[in-house]
Amino acid sequence: MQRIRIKKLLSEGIAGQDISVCGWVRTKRESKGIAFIALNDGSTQDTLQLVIPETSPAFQKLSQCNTGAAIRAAGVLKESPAKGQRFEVEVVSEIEVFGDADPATYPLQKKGHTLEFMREIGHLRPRTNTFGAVLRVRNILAEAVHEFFQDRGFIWVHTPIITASDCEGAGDLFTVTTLDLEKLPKGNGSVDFSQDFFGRRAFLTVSGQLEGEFLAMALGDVYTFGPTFRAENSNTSRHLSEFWMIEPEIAFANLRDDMELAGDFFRFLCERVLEKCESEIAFLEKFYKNTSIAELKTLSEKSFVHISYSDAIKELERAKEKFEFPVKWGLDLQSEHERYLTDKVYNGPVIVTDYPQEIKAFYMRLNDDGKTVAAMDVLVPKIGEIIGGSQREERLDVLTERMRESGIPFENMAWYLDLRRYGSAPHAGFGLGFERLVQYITGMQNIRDVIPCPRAPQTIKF
RNA sequence: UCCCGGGUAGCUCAGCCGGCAGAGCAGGUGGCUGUUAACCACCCUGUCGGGGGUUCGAAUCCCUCCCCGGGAGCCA
Repeated sequence: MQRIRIKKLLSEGIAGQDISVCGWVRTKRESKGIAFIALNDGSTQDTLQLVIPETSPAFQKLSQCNTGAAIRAAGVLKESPAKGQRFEVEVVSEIEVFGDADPATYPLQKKGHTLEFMREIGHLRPRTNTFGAVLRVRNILAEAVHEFFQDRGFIWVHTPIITASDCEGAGDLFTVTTLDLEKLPKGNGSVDFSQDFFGRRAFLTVSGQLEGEFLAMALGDVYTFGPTFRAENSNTSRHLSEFWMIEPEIAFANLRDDMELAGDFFRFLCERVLEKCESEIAFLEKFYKNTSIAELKTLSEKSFVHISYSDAIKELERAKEKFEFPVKWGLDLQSEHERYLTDKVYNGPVIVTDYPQEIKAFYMRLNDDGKTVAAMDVLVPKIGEIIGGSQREERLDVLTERMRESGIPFENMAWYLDLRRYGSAPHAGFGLGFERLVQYITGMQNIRDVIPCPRAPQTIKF
């Protein structure tokens, strides 16, 4: 008999049918003459209740069916006479035990475990309710990202993971090399990368944006969705050294269009999660209380509030709150300032736009005031920046001037300037940190808990 | 990288003004004809993070190193 996934069984099953299910035992409850097993196969948040009467040959196998054991069970699907589940399976024939799990040593027992403890057993934590929920939400979000852009005619482009451009200014880079680290070739005291694999120094990408721009200048609307690497020594609950980023780039568009896209995108993603992950969110709501179906519903319907940087500064100056860092036009917003805006003033996501040019990247389009640039940051409660974007500077003379001011070396940027030389057009885009999105939607407080194998300083075990 | 707070049983934690190492959960055994992180009874569990020092005596005080968490910076 073919195995059926529990998700399918619970939604499409018909009472009376013979079925075969495979999965891992979550809990076992034994009474005189009858036993119950809660079985999970990862396809859904819900467990399937197996009922094993004393008369079943399977009853003899119960001693091996401890929490964590992998089993197959065959029986009859029935409407459950008890509360807690609609269906259950009465196991009339044998249970096959693929692999048992010694309860004396198996770390996951039927009790609550802290997230900190689960981080130490990275290979087993996907078997918990919490990680099952988070990883299924992550999957639905990834699918929804493609659905959103594909439906709007965006082309998914694959920008390189290994790159030579080191001038984007977004944090420290990992070097990629095949040189013998024991005896590095030296020239003028420093390493001679001309002898390296690519003939020059290469890095892991920190952003696909610059490549995304030239693809948008040919294909119109594009997006990337891939891994990104930052070698910053960041030890926080919202930074990873390896994370996934989504970067749409849209041609013939300005900051307004960019903001609208970001808002539509975000709302769509919330909508899909509500539609497809209700039991996952309900579980996370019940156990962690940092997300809720009601909150996601609000997010899926509400437009982002937006405020200019200058107005945000005025708002902060008016605040009764005492800030540790100074509030002054020209200074960057600190975490405490962002949190004040999202948590206290607006109680939800906020887009801050038009920052002073000095505190933003060289490629952002200079506004007519000559002081600010067409930048936007989407800030959300608790996490802070989840999206960073801008309209790009498409005017050759303005761009070269800003590069000069920012000390960007021209030699490796010829191709980037070419885009402004030939058929230049207004364009804009943004970057969304995928794990921060998953974090926000699921309410997980630490970003290391929304990716199977977190990479961070001193952290690469699993 | 900086600032705080931690590290004691498999897990979560109490014990910390020095004096015999504790609880809850998990696990084991037995009981119970339908349980829902079942219930009841009994039982088991220790490199008190590592190293050094003070002391008659250190989980407890001091130094040092390691690890974890929270916050900050950098950013998505």
